[in-house]
Amino acid sequence: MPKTIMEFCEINSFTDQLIAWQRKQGRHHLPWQINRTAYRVWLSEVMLQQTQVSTVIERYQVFLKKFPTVKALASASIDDVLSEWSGMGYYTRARNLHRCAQVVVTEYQGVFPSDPKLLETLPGIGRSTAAAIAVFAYGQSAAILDGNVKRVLARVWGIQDDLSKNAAVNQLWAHAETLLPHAPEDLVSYTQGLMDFGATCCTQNKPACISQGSITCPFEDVCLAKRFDLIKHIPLKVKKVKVSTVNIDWWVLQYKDKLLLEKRPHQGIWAGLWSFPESIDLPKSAKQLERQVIKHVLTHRVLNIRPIQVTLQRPLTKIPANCEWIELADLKNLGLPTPVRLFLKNLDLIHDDA
DNA sequence: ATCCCGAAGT
DNA sequence: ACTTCGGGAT
Repeated sequence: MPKTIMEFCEINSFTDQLIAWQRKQGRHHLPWQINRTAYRVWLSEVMLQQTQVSTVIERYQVFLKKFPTVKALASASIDDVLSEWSGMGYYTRARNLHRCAQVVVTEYQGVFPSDPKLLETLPGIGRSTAAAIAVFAYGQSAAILDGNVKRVLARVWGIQDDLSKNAAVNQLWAHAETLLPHAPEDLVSYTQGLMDFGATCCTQNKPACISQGSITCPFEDVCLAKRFDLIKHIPLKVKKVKVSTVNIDWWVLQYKDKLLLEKRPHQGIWAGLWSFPESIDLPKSAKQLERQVIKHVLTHRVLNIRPIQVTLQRPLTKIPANCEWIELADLKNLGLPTPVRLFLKNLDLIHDDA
C-alpha cells in the first residue's frame, strides 16, 4: 500500500517541498512579480485568468503604461479600456476591471482592501483572485484554487471526482486551506510555487513525469495519479456541451474613407465591441460582393460569418440603430473582436502598428 | 450556462 | 489546414 493521503498531509511534506521547488525552479522575474502592488497583482491575475503567460507579459506592460494607476484606469473611458483589451477575449472582464477600479477609487480611496473577503466583493474578483491579491500584495494567508492548482491537487492526491461538480471543488478548497504554510514568510513562495508548478511541471498534456525532458517532478514518488497511472485521467473532465452552429452576415459598408460599424450590446458575445451590422436595408442599386466565409469557434458555438462587402456611392439615408460611420484611420483605436480585426487586415483597411 | 482567443494537437 | 482544449467569474 502506498503512502496514504493522511501520512502525506501529516508530515506536511507537500507544502515544504513545493516551497523548496519554487525557490529553485520557480519563476522569479515575471513583470508582475517585481514591485507587487495590489494594482499590479490584480491586473496580472485578471489577464492571466484567460490568457497565457507569454501573451500577458506583452499586454500587461502596454496596459500598465496606458493606465499606470488604479485612478488612471478608473477615470479612463470604457471605450479606451476595451480598445486596450481588444483581442484578449472575455470582454465582460474588461468591463469588470474598469468597474472594479472605480469602486476601489470611490469606496476605498484608491487602495485595494487587504481582506480577501472584501476583495471578493469587487467586480470580477472571485475567491481565487482575491486570495492571490491578499497573499502577494499584503502577505495575508489565503488559499488560491485556479485550474492549475485543481489539477495539481487532484493528481497528487489521486482525486478522480468530476471537477465540474461543486462538491468536488469544495473538497479541493478545504484541502487547499489545510496545505497553507504556517510561517508568514513562506506564503508568497508557496502560492507562487503552486502556480508555477502547475504551469511548468504538472501541465495538462505533457507533465514532467511522463515526458522525457530534463525537469523532474518533486512529487513523483508520492503522487497517487502517477503511482496508479492515472495522469491522463486526472483531472476528470465530464463536461460535454453541445456546440451549435450559427450563420450570420456581416454587412461591410464602405462610403469614402468610412466604414459602418455597430456597437454591440453590453451583454453577450463581443460585449461593447464594434462589429459589422448583421442586417441592413440597402438601396437596390448597391453592388454586393460576397467574401469568403469566416469560421470562428467559441466555447459552445461555431460562427459561420458571411461578409458582404458594399461600396456606396451615396451615404445611407438612415443610419441603423447603434451604428456609426467610422473613419478608417480611427479603426485602430477601437475595441474590435479578433475576427473583425483579421478581416479588416486581410482587406488592407487596418494595419497592426501599435 | 456563457464568454473569446491562441496554443497545442492531429 | 484543421480541430480541440484550457482558463474563472457571473
